[in-house]
Amino acid sequence: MVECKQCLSTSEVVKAGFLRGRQRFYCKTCQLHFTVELPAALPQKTARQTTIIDIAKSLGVAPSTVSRALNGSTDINSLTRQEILRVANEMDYRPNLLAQSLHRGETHTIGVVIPNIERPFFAGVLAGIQNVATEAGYRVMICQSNESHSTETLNVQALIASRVDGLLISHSKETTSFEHIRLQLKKGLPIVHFDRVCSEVETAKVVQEDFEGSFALVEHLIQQGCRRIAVCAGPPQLLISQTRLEGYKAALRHYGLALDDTLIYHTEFKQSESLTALNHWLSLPEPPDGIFAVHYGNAIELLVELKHRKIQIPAEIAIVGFGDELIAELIEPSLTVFHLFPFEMGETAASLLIDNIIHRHTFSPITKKMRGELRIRQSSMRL
Amino acid sequence: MVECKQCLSTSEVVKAGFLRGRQRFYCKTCQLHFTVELPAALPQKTARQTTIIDIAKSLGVAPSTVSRALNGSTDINSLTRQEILRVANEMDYRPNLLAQSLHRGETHTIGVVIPNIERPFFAGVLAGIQNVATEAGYRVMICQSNESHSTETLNVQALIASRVDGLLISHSKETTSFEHIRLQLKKGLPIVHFDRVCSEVETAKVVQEDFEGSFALVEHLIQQGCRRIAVCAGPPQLLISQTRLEGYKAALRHYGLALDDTLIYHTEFKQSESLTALNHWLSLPEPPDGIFAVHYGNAIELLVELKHRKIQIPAEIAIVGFGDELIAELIEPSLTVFHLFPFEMGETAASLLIDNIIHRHTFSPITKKMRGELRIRQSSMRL
DNA sequence: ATACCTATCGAAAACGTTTCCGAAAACGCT
DNA sequence: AGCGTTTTCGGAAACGTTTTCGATAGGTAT
Repeated sequence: MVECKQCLSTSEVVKAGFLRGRQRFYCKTCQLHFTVELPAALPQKTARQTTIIDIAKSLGVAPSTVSRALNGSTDINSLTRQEILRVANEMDYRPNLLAQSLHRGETHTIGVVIPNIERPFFAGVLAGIQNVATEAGYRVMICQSNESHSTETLNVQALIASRVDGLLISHSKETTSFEHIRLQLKKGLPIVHFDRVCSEVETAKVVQEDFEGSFALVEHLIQQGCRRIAVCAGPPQLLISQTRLEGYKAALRHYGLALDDTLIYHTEFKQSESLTALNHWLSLPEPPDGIFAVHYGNAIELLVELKHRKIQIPAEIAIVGFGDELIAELIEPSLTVFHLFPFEMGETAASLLIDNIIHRHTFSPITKKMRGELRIRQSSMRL
Repeated sequence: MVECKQCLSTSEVVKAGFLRGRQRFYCKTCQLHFTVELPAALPQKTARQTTIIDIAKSLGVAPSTVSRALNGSTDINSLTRQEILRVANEMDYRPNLLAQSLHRGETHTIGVVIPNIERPFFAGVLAGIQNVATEAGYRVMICQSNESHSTETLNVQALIASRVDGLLISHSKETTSFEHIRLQLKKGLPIVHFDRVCSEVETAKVVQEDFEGSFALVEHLIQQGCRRIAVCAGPPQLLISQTRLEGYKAALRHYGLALDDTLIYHTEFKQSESLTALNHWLSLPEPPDGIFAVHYGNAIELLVELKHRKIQIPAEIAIVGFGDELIAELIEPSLTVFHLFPFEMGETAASLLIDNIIHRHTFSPITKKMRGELRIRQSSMRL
């Protein structure tokens, strides 16, 4: 009935169960188990990218020779190389970066985690990152945390799974635990924080002049005659929120103004929160005569609402904000801001990281501070 | 002097040149060439991510068993699996996606090529893409062409080298040849065009209501009493520019207005070009009483400049634009626009692509058109 | 010729997975 | 016991590179 694969006899072959749907046999003389193969489904060739092996076969040389030709090794005859390069070009050969990376143990890719790609600030940072990364031969993989801690952790894990050579991260506003960062740091992954940094982990960092900018804005309000300055602060758990609030307090202290807790309102970077803040402030026995919004979006929102309520800006209430976009200049009255340079921040962070990747051993976790710029516009010019 | 590696005799060994810096020998009896090995530099263990092999060794099982445990195969004892999962978790195992992808022949990554990540429209599209991609278990790799054709070609090649499973692309304004796309399409790579599409290649496409939107905007201007409507058109080589211009012309024709070539001005999406256009129009014997800006940025620029010159909007000149952002609503007068939905466009394009990837065989190159919305604001309300 | 040397190539291992195939042990039934 | 069956595991190949090592053919000096 059935031939043994070894001795080709049929007499000593017995059935021996099923294996993955196929009848299994046992030859008693050979003591050999075997199954009969299914009629092979035809190979179903789908179009592939051409490989080094394809080139090697088509020229009758070894794959190693092709590799040498493509990588500019000297261990190869120049005629052979020419021929190989010609064929490679002809077949539109593109090296498989997966195989290269797997072999080399490095991907030449950096991972970026940001809260939201749609915020112009982060889009600007991304552009800066891409700029220096591309220049240095690195690719960029971007993830959004959507301001969620768990998503941020998943993002980091996904980037680790892709074996990025380094990580650039700006934390979500929810993030108060940094174990996911510390874990990778311990494994030796180069990490650079930017903008929304933390003090709990020893990484290189790129920050804004959060303290100085807030101080300058509030100082400016005071110099314009404001005496009761409210602050629309950010999420209290974010370090940059805290630092900016510190700048606010320091300016008040420096100019001998009292600190009034009823003038401090914390938001979560959400829509229409600032309106609640405004209602609160206007209901006070002594309403503010100046508002400092830690987040640019809140400043615009407040400005629009003040206009809507026919409150004179800056005569009755002056307003200033942190961060800048085209709209701040075009809205009426135009908004006084502490201008940031997101593109440059991205560039700085990326070059720090790439430095960190290349000089893995001799690297110290420095902190760089980006320069900002006080841009005085109509919303605060009372004099 | 030197022992032969095989016969261990020294008498018949002679020098035989140098090989990569090392002295080479030849044993005449054995007919064997060999070199003496250098004192091996110590292994320099740098921290690595844990692999399946690490887990296998620490438990004394085969790598294949670990793989089965991690992938939920039934071919494994549940106690073994538990133990393996425990150790994997303990060692913070993350599968190496490079190795997985190399083996599977697919990366679960889609490549995106856009002109510029800082343009809010594209940032919105990206967010939409990321949204459905993440949902479907795909990663996203983003490249910017910076409006350059050669960079765009390099971008595509880089993504191909990374072996993305599919490609989403919105062309640079320079791109008039599509060989780089056709080449990959011929290799069987799923490709979806969005926004700045082309008609030269047979791919699935997602487009805006370029014709309908332009028609609606111009129709609206006409209904508001405008009779000489200028158009600030885009780069003439872009298909969407052409389509929008067609919409403009069609509306004029439909309402019996003459087409005047002096009222058509082509820009390249650059700063202050629109001012040149404005100067040109205002110097005409019969200046326009309405302006349609194909690109949103130009509309804002023109609006600001008109205000600056104390020209009444919309009384003297009404103005409308294509595309929308927060600023259009907040600027004074607020700008009438044909509102687009970039996020939804990104979602649509991504799900089309992923469909294309999964059902590679049964896929037809359909074109989807995103709905837009005419939003009438002050800049055009003359009645 | 002989001794030594260089230039150029191929074979094979390695990177970390998955999967195919089969072996061995355990199990269930007469 | 004896036979057929199932469960569970290990070995090895494969994905596409790069790199190490060594072999060979053909030099160039003596």
